Amino acid sequence: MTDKTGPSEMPEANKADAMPEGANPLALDLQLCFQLYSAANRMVRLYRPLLDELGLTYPQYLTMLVLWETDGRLVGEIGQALGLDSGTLTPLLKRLEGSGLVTRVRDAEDERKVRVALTEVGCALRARAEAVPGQVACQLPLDRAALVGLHATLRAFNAGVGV
Amino acid sequence: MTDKTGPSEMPEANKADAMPEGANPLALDLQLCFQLYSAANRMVRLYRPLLDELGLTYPQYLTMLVLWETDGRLVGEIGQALGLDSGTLTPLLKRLEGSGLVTRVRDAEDERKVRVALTEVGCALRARAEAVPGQVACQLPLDRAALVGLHATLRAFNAGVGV
DNA sequence: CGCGATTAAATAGCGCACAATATAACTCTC
DNA sequence: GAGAGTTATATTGTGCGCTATTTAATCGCG
Repeated sequence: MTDKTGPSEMPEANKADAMPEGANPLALDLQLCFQLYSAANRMVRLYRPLLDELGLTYPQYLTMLVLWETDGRLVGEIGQALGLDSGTLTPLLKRLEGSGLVTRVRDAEDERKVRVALTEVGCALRARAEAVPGQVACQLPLDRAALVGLHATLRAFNAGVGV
Repeated sequence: MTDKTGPSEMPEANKADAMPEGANPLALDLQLCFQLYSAANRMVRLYRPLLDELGLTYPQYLTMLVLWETDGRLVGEIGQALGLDSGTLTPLLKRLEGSGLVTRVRDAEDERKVRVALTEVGCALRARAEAVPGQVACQLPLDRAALVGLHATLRAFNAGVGV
């Protein structure tokens, strides 16, 4: 069950390198970008049923993680943490506000800024959310060492890639 | 330049394990799901300027990879390759048709099926697309070994995760 | 003080991604 | 060969994620 996909079971080698005669450098399975795309989609699908019970979408959940970590952040600070801009966050935050999980108030000092704060309900939701990562983790097909390695590699990728 | 982000520079350990006193198990940076989400978003941003020149979006590019590999596939077959359903693919394929890159024709044998085939233009676009992966690869902040490892790990993840 | 430049957030519009549903074509059974 | 069930694609509606633009507040400089 660990290997059932590929047309090419050759050791992976892509990226401007010696490519066996007749091999396809554009083959879908060889593209890191596709594996990443597919993995991200699958991860969302794993979370969905659990987050449905909390009344959150996946990006809303990530936004709540940011606020549970440090409450009362500006829209721009949340955007920086998540790598999203106001065009994505503003409507998302309005939906969280509509769900009664956060409040959005203009900063008195600088009225350009909007500060987002958890409500009682939003704060309390955290207790239920704490069970989620564990429930996902036990469904992942990788062993602990692979997960730790994957996490570290992605973190380095995210830290190093331009913007 | 390889490590500039994290509040926690401890060796990563999450997932129902010994957590140091006072540490936050929901901390954003510790979540594999977030690193994956963020990496996938960043990868799209790396591809965007290159794909803009080809007149393709990222999912359209992946769809073209499928067709360049095997032309004349059914909608369902493309969906299976990419992990997408008809609700996503139908409008995407219509846009590719609108761009003159593919044709969509009902199968004469079984009129429920729609076969997607490359046009001359769509076929020719492949030559220009071949330069893309290399141009992305040289912008990635990981060395070759890390990229190969990441690719293999994600592939195992995608093969093993339930649906 | 006044006025251009910068900054923060909001808005508008496009294109995924998905769930739920609908439509139409095929198959199977009697 | 008629109706029930199945299959393949399309449609609808919600919520991102992005670009480009807009609005409004603040800053800087003469």
